[in-house]
Amino acid sequence: MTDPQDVLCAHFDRYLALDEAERTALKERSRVRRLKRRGFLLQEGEVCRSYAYVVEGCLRMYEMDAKGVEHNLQFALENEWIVDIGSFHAEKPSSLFIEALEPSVVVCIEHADLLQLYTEHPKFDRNFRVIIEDQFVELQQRMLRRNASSAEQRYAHFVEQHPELAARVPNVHIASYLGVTPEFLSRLRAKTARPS
Amino acid sequence: MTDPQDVLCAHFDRYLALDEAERTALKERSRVRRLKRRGFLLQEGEVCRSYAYVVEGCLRMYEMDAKGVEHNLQFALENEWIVDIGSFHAEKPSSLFIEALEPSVVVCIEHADLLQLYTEHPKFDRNFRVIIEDQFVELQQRMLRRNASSAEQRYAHFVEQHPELAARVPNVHIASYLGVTPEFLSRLRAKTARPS
DNA sequence: CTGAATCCTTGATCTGGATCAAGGTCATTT
DNA sequence: AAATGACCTTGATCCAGATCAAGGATTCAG
Repeated sequence: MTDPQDVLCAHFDRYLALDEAERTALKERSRVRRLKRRGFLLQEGEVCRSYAYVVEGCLRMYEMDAKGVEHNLQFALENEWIVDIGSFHAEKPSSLFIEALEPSVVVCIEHADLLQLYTEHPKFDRNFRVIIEDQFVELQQRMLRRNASSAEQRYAHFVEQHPELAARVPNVHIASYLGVTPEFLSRLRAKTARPS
Repeated sequence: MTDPQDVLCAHFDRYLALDEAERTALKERSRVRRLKRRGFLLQEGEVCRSYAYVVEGCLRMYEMDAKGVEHNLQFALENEWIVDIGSFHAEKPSSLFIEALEPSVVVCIEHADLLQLYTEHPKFDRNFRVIIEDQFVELQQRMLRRNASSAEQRYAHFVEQHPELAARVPNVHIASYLGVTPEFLSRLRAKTARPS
C-alpha cells in the first residue's frame, strides 16, 4: 500500500471507486517519477506531457514574466494534482514551469494514455471532471479574494486554510502566490506576530 | 433552429457530437428561461439550482463584500455557461449573485437532471469535463495576469480579448472584473484614448 | 572550515491605484 | 417636463504595497 500507484488508486476511490479492470488499466497507463529538490517536471517552452499526481513531496507551478520575476500559480502537496492543462490537452508549448520544492514522488499519466483511459473506462471522465470542478471552485474563490481582500487578509486566510504549506514552503513563494512582494509579506508577518 | 434548446444541442456538437437519444434526453431535462434586464438567476443565500447556458443576452456573476461593494467574477455572453458550481453540486447556499445585464434567454439544467444525464449518457461527463477544463485554463491565466500585470495592461488585454463585452457591458462592471475602481478605469481610458 | 547561496528582515522612499467629492450626460419613469 | 437614477469623468488627497538598499541568519557545496 506504500506503492505510489496504489496510493493513486486509493485517491480515485474517494470519488467513484474503481473496479479491478480500471485499477489495472490505470497502473498500466501511469508511471512513477522521482524528482530531486529543484527538479523540473515542466519548463517554459516544453509541452506539458504528464498529468501528475503527487504521492510525496511538494511542487509549485509558476510563470516567469519579462523582468524575470516568478509568479506562483499553484502548489501541490501529497494527494494533489498538478499539470498545465492547457498545454497538456492542446499539446502546445507551455509558458509555465513546474518545479519540485522538496524531493518528490509523482505518478504521471501521459496524454495518449489518459485518452485511452477516458474512452475505455468512462468512469475516468467522471472522476477527472469532479476533480477539476473542485479545483475550479477553489480558483474562483481565490480570484474573488484577490480582488476583494487586502494582502493582510489574504495571508491570514492562506495560513488558516493551508497550514501545511505555510509551514513547508518558503515565504518568498507564498508571497508570490498571494500577489505581494516578499518584503511586504515579511512586514505583515512581523505585524501580526507581535501586535504589541 | 432558432429554438433555444436546439442552440444548446448545436453547442454540444462542437465537442463530442450528440446522437439522437442524447439530444432527446437533453431537451427533456432542460428548460428555457427568460430574464428581463436586472433579473436574477441566483441570489446570495439561495442554492444555485441550475447550470445555465446563455442563448441570448448577457449575464454576470458577482459577490458582494461586507461593505456592499460588488466584485464581478464572471460574465457570460451567448454560447457561454454560467453557474456557481460549488453551490450547484453541494446543494449549499451560494454567496454569489447571477444577474442579467440585458434581457436574456438561457437554457437551464437542474441538479437532478444533470445527474441523470451523466449516468444515462456518459458523453455528458466527457463534454462537461472539457467545458470546465477550458474555463479553468482561462481562469488560471486571468489569475496570473492579476498578479503579474498592471491595471493598464489588464484592461488593454481585456478589450483585445473581449471586444464584445467591452462594447456591451458598462465600464463599472469591467472595472470590478479587473479588480480596479471605476474612477481609476476611467482615467486609464482617458489616457490610452488620447496620448496627445 | 569556508565561501556562497537562500531566505528573511528592516529602513527609507516612491507610486499605482483607492478614496472622497463634485459635476455632467443620458435614459427611464411619473 | 421634471425627476430619479445609472453611468462616466475629473480633481485633490491619501495609503497599501512596491522598490531600492543593506545586513543578518541558515544552509549547503567544495
